[in-house]
Amino acid sequence: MPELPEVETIVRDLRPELTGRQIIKATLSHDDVLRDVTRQRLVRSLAGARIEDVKRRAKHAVFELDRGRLVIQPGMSGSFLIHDQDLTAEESKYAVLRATLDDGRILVYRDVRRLGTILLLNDGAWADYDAALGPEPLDASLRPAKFAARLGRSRAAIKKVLMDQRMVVGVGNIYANEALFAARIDPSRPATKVKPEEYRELLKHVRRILKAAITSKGTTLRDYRTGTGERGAFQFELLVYDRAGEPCRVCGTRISTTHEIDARSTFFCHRCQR
DNA sequence: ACGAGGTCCTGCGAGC
DNA sequence: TGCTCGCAGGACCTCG
Repeated sequence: MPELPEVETIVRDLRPELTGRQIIKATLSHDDVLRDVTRQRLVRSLAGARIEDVKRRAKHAVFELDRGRLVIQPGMSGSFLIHDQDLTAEESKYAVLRATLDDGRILVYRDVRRLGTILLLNDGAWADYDAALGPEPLDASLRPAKFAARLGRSRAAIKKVLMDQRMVVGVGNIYANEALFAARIDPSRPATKVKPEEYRELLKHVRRILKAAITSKGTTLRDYRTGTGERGAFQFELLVYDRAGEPCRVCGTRISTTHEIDARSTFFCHRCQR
């Protein structure tokens, strides 16, 4: 679920609530979301930690602590919410991580499918992790030529490459479909065959769409909620995603769908996108 | 070296 | 109604 706009929305909601707060106690309901950290170490490290800032990197929410970083990648169904009081049975069902704050509220990471991951990284480990991720698409220092050079090296389908977090971060299945439609590029085209001017257009539309989605607080298809529990609204602005068989907003041709690219659902207009 | 495909997990809707 | 199947916004791993 959460791609860049969704995680950005969550982080913007959480930051003012959490900055400066201290975690009194933390509990974890399932170990299978942990990566390179044991439950015992996570829980012990969080107890007493002060939250200095909350940031986003790629599709990760990064909680900067006075003792390292709690990094959560919400996967397909992860969400965050700050509760004022103890959780009801219903709210507890998918609560994976709970952190009780010094003001009595409880920060909860909820994840129905638990495909998300939780990491606890010191400065060195974070530097390595960060370095393995591609550039931020909204960072102005990512020039079109660099974008084209990075992606254009792969013979894989442009859609798969655009979603590869080592190439450029933050773009998932929804926004890859939307950006390729806007840039009029066939998602199955090998990235090596996409021309420099097309990469320029693609980057322009990736940026435009991600920014518009942030303005709309993300896309809620099912699980995604903002950091205050609201639904996003960008699902009403999607032009191709989940519109198989419906008319193209540009030319009226029926939108096509396939699973041939990386086994992910792809939506496109075979007339507009070449 | 790279691409294809399976894997992790639960819920939901479609179809029988 | 109740069951099975396929699919879901992500990313990792192994195999050939």
